[in-house]
Amino acid sequence: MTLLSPIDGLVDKLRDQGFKITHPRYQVIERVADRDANFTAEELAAELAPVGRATVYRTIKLLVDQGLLCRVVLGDGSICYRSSHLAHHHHLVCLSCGATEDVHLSDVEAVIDRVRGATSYEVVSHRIEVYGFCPRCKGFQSEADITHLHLH
Amino acid sequence: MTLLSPIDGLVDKLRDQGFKITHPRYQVIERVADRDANFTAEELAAELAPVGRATVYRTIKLLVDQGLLCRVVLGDGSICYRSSHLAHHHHLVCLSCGATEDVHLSDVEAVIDRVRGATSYEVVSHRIEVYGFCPRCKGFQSEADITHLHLH
DNA sequence: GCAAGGATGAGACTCCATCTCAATAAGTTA
DNA sequence: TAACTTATTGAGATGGAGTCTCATCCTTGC
Ligand SMILES: [Mn+2]
Ligand SMILES: [Mn+2]
Ligand SMILES: [Zn+2]
Ligand SMILES: [Zn+2]
Repeated sequence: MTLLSPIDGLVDKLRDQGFKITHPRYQVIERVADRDANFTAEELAAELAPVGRATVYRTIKLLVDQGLLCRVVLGDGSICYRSSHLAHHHHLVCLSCGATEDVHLSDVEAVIDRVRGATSYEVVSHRIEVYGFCPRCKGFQSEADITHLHLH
Repeated sequence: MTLLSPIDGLVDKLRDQGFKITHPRYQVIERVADRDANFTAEELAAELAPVGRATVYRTIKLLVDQGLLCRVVLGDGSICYRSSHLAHHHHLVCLSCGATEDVHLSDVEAVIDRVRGATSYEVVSHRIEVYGFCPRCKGFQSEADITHLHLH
């Protein structure tokens, strides 16, 4: 009897959509599926060494589209990724070390709906990142770190 | 009697902080202060032609720090700038053309406060961009545009 | 098996941003 | 005004992230 890994579902879903499950692609999925820490595309490419950089970038994009990964915008604007739990959520990001937690911002939908009612734009999505200092970095921030924050 | 332009306040503030008001720097401020449309660093550098690119980038950073400009993250992750009205606000960004409106998200602070109470992070800031299609782009979006949105 | 078409990857390339460092200009002091 | 101190400038190099090309390879369905 085969043990059904959480990856299998995704693999089937991809095949259904006409994507081929190649070895390099599978390696990327494997490495990424169960991570709890953030990682950059470049880090992942380095880890997966013999797999081509282009393939890693292409696969990350694919996995973001498929909802397995989500992009995180760090305080300095740089990008990293983390495995997604699929339900809509947002990010709490450490300005110092980049450590990230998923947060559910209750009632955000209500806030967004109010925008929807007040604008002529057709609102389809939003991005929220909450920034701060994680327990480990708390107390080490300098004045400068904080006074340089104009994120909106 | 001298007419007090809105730029003068900033110039004084900068001088107070020990920054020198050089000609190139002043030119950047002038070009940027009253804009209503978004612009990229590269566009600004091109417009200000003889002013060095490095100087334009440095000055933009300075003005973001000083609160005269704010960074906008477009749907594709690229960056542009717009003059800021200083009060805390967020952005409503067109996924198609990048047109941006400032929006005040009422009650966001309450939502953020709830995060503050529920995490061990020290929350200091946040970034919110609401994405959609502006009146002019509405109706032109393809399925693809929308299904590729995993912004959180 | 085989064929068809998607996927790969080395390397070139683009874009954005920052760095270096010698030359220059702003502000200060006398 | 002249000298002085120091921040600023800018040409060009450099770095980093991501994309593109295209000949070759692999997966899948038949
Ligand atoms: Mn996430
Ligand atoms: Mn703004
Ligand atoms: Zn941290
Ligand atoms: Zn638009």
